[in-house]
Amino acid sequence: MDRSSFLQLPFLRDLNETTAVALLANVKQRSPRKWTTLIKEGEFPDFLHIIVDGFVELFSSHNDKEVTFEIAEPASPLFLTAVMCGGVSVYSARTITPSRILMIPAQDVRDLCKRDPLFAQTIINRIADGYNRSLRDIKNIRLCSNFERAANWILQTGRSQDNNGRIELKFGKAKLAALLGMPPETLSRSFALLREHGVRSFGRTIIIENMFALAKMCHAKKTL
Amino acid sequence: MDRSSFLQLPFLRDLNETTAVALLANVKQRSPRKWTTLIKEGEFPDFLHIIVDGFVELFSSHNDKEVTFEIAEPASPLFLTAVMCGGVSVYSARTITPSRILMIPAQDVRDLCKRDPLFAQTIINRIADGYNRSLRDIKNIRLCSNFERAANWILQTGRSQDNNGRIELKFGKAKLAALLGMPPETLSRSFALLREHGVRSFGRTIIIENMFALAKMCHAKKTL
DNA sequence: CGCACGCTTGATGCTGCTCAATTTGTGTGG
DNA sequence: CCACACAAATTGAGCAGCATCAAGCGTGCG
Repeated sequence: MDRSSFLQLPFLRDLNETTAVALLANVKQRSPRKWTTLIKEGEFPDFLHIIVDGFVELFSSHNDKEVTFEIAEPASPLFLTAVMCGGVSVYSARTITPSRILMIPAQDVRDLCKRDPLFAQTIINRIADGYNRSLRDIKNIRLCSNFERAANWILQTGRSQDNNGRIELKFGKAKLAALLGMPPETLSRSFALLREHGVRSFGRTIIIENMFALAKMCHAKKTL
Repeated sequence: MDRSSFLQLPFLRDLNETTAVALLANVKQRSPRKWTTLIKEGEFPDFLHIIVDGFVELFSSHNDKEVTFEIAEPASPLFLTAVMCGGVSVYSARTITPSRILMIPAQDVRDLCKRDPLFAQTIINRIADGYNRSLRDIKNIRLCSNFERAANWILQTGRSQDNNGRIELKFGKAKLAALLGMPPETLSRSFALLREHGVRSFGRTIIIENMFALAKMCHAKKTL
């Protein structure tokens, strides 16, 4: 994969070309295999990472327990706030699939941000996105039952991946459970209940037989 | 209160003087009484608000239930991300004490951010702070019991307000409960249990008789 | 004096976590 | 291609935390 195709990545695509080229001046690339830890919470990231391919779990540990904040997808920048503030990462990151990742020296990002107000705005937008997402997560945790969170996730994912109500999981159900903040057993039970609402799952494929009914059920309960 | 004293506020203090003066060019001021709603979630804030005096609850509602994200203190900027991204506020805001608030036109903030890289950096730092705080909250919700969250809040607040282990609540216990994400009854029960660990409370005063013991207890359980 | 509000305490039921036992699925080597 | 081993997913039983409903106090204010 070469420079020109990097410029197609959403994060870089939004920048004007000279900015993007400047960012890529000292870019490195790595292709970590599954279960590679990219960084541990409390460490300083030397590079802004951008996922080209694969999925990366962002999580935090305490007393042998883990909390999963997010499963980052291709095109997501990682450690953006830590890089921009010159601080440590507040989460650990590990690949949960084989991945390909761009690495841009932290100093380059900071320098460019200082010189290019448009880039600064892009960065602000990205950080704000993450912030808003985490606030939405808090609201979800507080107001929705496990079952409702699972139902909503399936509904929303089924809508965005518009394969006609068919979802292909990119990772195991256990990771989905972690993302939704519950143990695998509980997610499994939720799936069992959802079967009565027209949701079947075969391995990593989930099929929503009646999207409209599911939407109505979610709304009747509590949709955010 | 006049201009020169505004410049002492932490948010403005970090800026160089010309920047701060520019920000204050079109500043307005209001002094809402208790229980005034400043904005409702989904609305566009026309002004960046900065609390001079008083406390403001940031919350979100759904189906007659509320989630409190934060109780903002004097010097906190409100709606910063919405203003910078030109989007809507994702939370509602209401005063929970009589307050005094500065209002800076949103467009002024955006313009200045574009012209002044240092100001842009300050904004990034602020948004990142909020982001990190919300991630810490998620971790707390997921890993700590209600009792533990209450104990940790008292410990940390007792340390920062270093009145020698004496805490003066600026609002009722019910709001503290909301901030910690539990009903008032549960907070009350937590206080009852904490009495056995040397924490007394009289009205809005909380006294930690043995800070060290409390810290040890928190650590034995799970401190974040 | 009495009403309202904030806080506490008690009793009850539900949600969801934990532990444990199967069952299903997957990949490997004979 | 089958047999086996291992991991992933499901199902069941029991229990703890916590929300909810409801009642009892104390304090302040009209």
